[in-house]
This record gives sequence, C-alpha cells and structure tokens, in this order.
Amino acid sequence: MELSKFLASLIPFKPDELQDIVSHFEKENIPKNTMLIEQGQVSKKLYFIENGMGRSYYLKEDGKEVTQWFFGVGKFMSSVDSFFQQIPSIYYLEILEDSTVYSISNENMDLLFYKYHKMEKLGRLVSIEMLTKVVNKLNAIQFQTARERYEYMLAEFPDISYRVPLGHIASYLGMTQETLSRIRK
Amino acid sequence: MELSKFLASLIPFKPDELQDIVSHFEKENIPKNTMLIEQGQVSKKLYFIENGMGRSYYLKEDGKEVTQWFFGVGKFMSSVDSFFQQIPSIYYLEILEDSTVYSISNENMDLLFYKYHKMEKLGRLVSIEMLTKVVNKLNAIQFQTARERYEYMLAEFPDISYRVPLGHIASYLGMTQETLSRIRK
DNA sequence: AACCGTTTTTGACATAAGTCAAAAGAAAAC
DNA sequence: GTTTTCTTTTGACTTATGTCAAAAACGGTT
Repeated sequence: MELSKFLASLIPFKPDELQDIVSHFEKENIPKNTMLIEQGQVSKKLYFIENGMGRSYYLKEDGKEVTQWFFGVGKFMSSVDSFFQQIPSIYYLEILEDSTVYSISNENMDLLFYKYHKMEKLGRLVSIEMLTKVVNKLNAIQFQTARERYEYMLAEFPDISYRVPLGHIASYLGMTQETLSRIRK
Repeated sequence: MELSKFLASLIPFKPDELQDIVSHFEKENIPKNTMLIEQGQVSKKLYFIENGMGRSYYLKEDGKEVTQWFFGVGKFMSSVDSFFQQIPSIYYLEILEDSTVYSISNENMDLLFYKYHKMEKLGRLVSIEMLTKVVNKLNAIQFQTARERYEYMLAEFPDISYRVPLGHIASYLGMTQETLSRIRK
C-alpha cells in the first residue's frame, strides 16, 4: 500500500500537503533478514511498509528470541519508545522478506508534526490504533489457552501466519515451538 | 495531581490556553464503587484522576471479572476505543476509592483537539505513554513466572498494590487468586 | 464485643504447557 | 543431485499453575 494512499485514507489532506509530507520520507528497498535496528541502539527512523513484512523481537536473559510484534503491509514499523523518546531500543527490528518501505527520520517526523496539525492528529490516531491492537493481544495471551491464542494470531495476522518460521510465531504467542507445532494439527 | 499542572508538565501551554482547556473539563467527586461505564455502552466521557483510583475490567464467558488496567492519580482513565471511536465498550470502568476527577465529553475533547495543535500533541504523547505501558505489561505477562509478574505489578503500581482486593490484582496479572496468595508469602 | 459478609489463605489433586532429546522433513549451499 | 544446515515434528517426562472445597482472617455494623 502506498504511503500517500494510506495517509489520505485516515485524514483528508490536500494534494500539496500530501506531496510535501511524502517528500519527507525516503523510499527504500530492503532485502530480507536486514536488521533495521539492534538492541541498545537509538532508533533513528520510522518505517512505513509498502510491501513486505518485518518483526520486532528481543532477547531474553537465556538468549532466546522473543518476537514482540509483526508488521505487515500498510503499517508503521518502529521501536516506538526508542524512536519517539530517542532512548536505546529494547528491541531488534528485522525485515523478514524483501520489502519496500518509506523511512523518515525523527527530526523530519517532528518537523511534520510541528508543521501540520493534521499530521499530529494522524500520529494520535495511529498510536491509538496500535494501542488497541496491543490490548487485544494482551487479552489473548492473558486469558486464553494455547489453541485460542493461535486462533487470535490467524485472525490478527492472516497473511503473515503462513510466511514466517514457526518459532517466531510461537514466541510471539508466548508458547514454545513444540506446543505450537502440536496445536497446528 | 491537578489537571492544569499535569498538562503544563507535558506541554508548555500559555496561561490563557491552559485556562480555556481546563474549563472544558468538569470537576467531580465520585464515591467508591461507582460504575463510570458498563460493558456495551458507548463511553461519553474521558476522566482525569486528580485523586483516588479506578480500574477497567471485563467479564469472561464464565462470568469471572478480569481486571484490565488500574488508573491512579495523574492518569487519564477511559475505555479507549469506546471513547475515541464511539463504539460500545468491552470494558466496565469502576471507581475503586472515593475520587476527585476531571471529566470531559467526547465532543469537547474533539473541540480541544481541533482548536489546539498542542492539545493534539498531548493526545499523541499520552497515547504513546499508555502504549509503552501496555507493552510492558504484555512482556511481563507473556514471559515471566507468576512471581515475577507480581514484582512487575509492585513496580508499575506501587501505590495501588496494597489498596485493592487480591482478586483484582490476580486477574490483572493473569493468574488465580490462590496462586497470588501463595506468592505473596 | 458478637455477628455477618467478604476476602484471603490453605490443602489435595488435576492438567496444560514446558523441557530435553532425538528423528523427520525442508530449504539452502555446494 | 547430494550434502549440509535449518526448521518442524514426535516422544517421554517434569512442573508451574489451575481447580475445587473448606477453613481462617478481616472489616464493617448493630
């Protein structure tokens, strides 16, 4: 999904506004398995996924990867607190498939927020949407059996569920790979 | 914490702006055990807690209450998606102690967002803060033992942990009351 | 201070999911 | 097309937490 289409679908920007806003982003092609940011670094960019997909994950003390979120087409991908508060990231951001993304720097983002009231509103709407989704996941994780959690996954990320390694999904859902493998049958 | 102090701590509002904004809120005293909104209703108001505390919860199919969040002093309390999208609430909002709150209607909130760019920014900042906290809880719930989850609770809500019934905390943490009781020793 | 209702604790047992280890299957590299 | 590496499945056993039920502790009210 194109960035300008996405923006216009949320807020009625004028054509010249839209053009100005999009011009602050940079379109990039990113090959699979690219790390956009590593744990401990301060995130410099926010990404919008036109095509492809990625995930955020962190490492537990024992070194195991825990997938924290999947980012599909038409979503913003970032290490939220690192990007907006410019603090070291807890998460790795990884591109999982060859992807086309629009990236924007923190400075440019602030500039747009400052310049366009509507952009600030868009930021608020996107944040609240994300908040709602995280709350949904929380409810799934907290009070559902492993089987129901997998069903939540299929509902929330229908397109992604079949494209990533089992282990990524298992850790996303808070269960072991073995358990997920048993459930899928 | 006073509303105006809280607002000013996040964004440098001018005195007259601050006064205008606060005038759109209504200060109310609410006795404990009051239900601010019930499951299925559309949330008409957003609340800022000057003093006291509340929680949001929902009912599982088997009728058990599940605490979803606690709201303490200096926080906004709402059924986020119901208030902002004006859809039926999944949650109950309950005041747990005699409280003083500032409430604002959805229309007035929109009006403030529209009138003040800075207010929109505040909305974004508050949303992202909440998002970060929910993600924290998610990580605690997802990958920690019951004992560690209780420690997360003490860290996140130090003031609240000793003021609410055990059952509320247990369901908030995704465990049974019996388990929590055993842990606390 | 004795009573009643609510909340918390304790006990015995059940179970979903985790752990460890190895085999089978798929994908990538040569 | 064969080898190597990575991913998924299967099996046997362990464990943390849940369930159900009853007893104890607490808090408010008369």
